[in-house]
Amino acid sequence: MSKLKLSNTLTRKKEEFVPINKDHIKMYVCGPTVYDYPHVGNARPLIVFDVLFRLLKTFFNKSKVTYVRNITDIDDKIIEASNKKNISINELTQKVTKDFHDDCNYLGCLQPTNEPKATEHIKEMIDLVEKLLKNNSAYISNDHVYFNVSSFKNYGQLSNKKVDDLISGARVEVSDYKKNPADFVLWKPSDDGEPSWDSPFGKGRPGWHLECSAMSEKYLGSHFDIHGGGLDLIFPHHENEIAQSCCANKTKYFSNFWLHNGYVTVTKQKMSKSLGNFITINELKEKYNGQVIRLAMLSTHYTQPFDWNDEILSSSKKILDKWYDFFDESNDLSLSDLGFLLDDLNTPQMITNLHELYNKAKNGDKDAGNKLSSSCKILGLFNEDKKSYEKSKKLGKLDEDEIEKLIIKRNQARDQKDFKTSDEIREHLDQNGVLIKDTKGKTTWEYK
RNA sequence: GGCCACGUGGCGGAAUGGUUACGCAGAGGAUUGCAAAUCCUUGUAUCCCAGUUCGAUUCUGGGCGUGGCCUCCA
Repeated sequence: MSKLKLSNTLTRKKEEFVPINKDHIKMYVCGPTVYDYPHVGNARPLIVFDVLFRLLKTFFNKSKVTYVRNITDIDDKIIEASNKKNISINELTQKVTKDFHDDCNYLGCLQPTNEPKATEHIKEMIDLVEKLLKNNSAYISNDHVYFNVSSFKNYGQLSNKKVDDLISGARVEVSDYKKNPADFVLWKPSDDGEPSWDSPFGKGRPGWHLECSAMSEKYLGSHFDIHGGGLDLIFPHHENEIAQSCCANKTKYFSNFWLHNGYVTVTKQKMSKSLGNFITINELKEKYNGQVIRLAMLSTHYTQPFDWNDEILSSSKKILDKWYDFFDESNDLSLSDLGFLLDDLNTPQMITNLHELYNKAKNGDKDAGNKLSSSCKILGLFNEDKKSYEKSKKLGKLDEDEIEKLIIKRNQARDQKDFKTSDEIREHLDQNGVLIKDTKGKTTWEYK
């Protein structure tokens, strides 16, 4: 059997993926902080790790893969946003969580096995802090609990940083309460009106990195196979997760593989909230089927930057339109369709292969057609049938009766050689997103 | 300042020590009342300079350029 290889940030190498237990593969991916509409940059890890999830399920076995993706519903940003928008935190997080789920759905992502919320795991976080305090990896100072970075000798391994460099860089938050500037908060007191929970270290709320350590342990145990997320989470978030988990459990290993997707960029610059150069996933729904976004993103290798532009989208749309001629309901994923995905999710090459299959299928090769369809499915494409796909393109354009009427009118004009009228009608339809095709004496149409 | 990634045609994009895939766009043709769709044909690229080699886009070194992380970020 072929091997699965993945790029591991921890070793900075492409390595063969060997699960800890081949009967139970465990993957954790950092989910959203629900304070605002997800943007296109957020879509990338959703799509990338969704493909990995599908791949693992096919390569190993459907039932043997557990995929956990958290929802961060308590965080300073959430408090800020709720104040700014003047709505309660609950209202905000519920609304954004719903938006997020709609977006996942739109992008054709499978549901993770578990989707734990931070606020529902405060007890686990408190337990974790207590363990860290007991192990001398944490200390209390001025009502805060800090993680003691010097207690973890591997600190910096993932991000390839030296603690000394961090300090001399002086870009860490300086605080008199910290023993070491690189130490970070595990628990902090809340001001009046801010959400808080009782704990042995006082009323307050968890620090940023704690939840992922607590929730991954609860659902996957202290040692699991894959941890994923965006490139920007490597430091400090993932570095701190490793430190917390390894020190709390006195373990050597946390996640064996660390996978990080590249950024979505806009004119080569990282798409981000702070730069303001972002597009929300939601605003794409008017214009594109979610599969178009998916195909576009998968046309670049997941470790590379993906530069967002209209050309890729329109190109992806055309490709998908063509491929959909070979949509087949009955196809299921199979090992033989994995192909280039096994080589570190080489989706661009996989897509090239699909172009070849398409060309063969078009010339009457039925096997190629079936294979095209099943291969699309493992990429998470073809998640709706042809009819539904075509319908999704309508998006507020002319309705069918009206189109049929205009076509009849046009053909009457053509019969009378009144080409001026017929061309006007065609033009009118075209401007309203309807494409006319006169093939074999018959007129057909489709939404553009 | 420390660390990291990347540089292939108009765009996207793999791959490879030996004529640079493939898709989109473009051009020409067939077809069409005109189009569309389809079919056929087709132009265009490995950042620069050294080194290794019979041969480098690929390996090594240097340079230039772009972007990122080091603070919240997917």
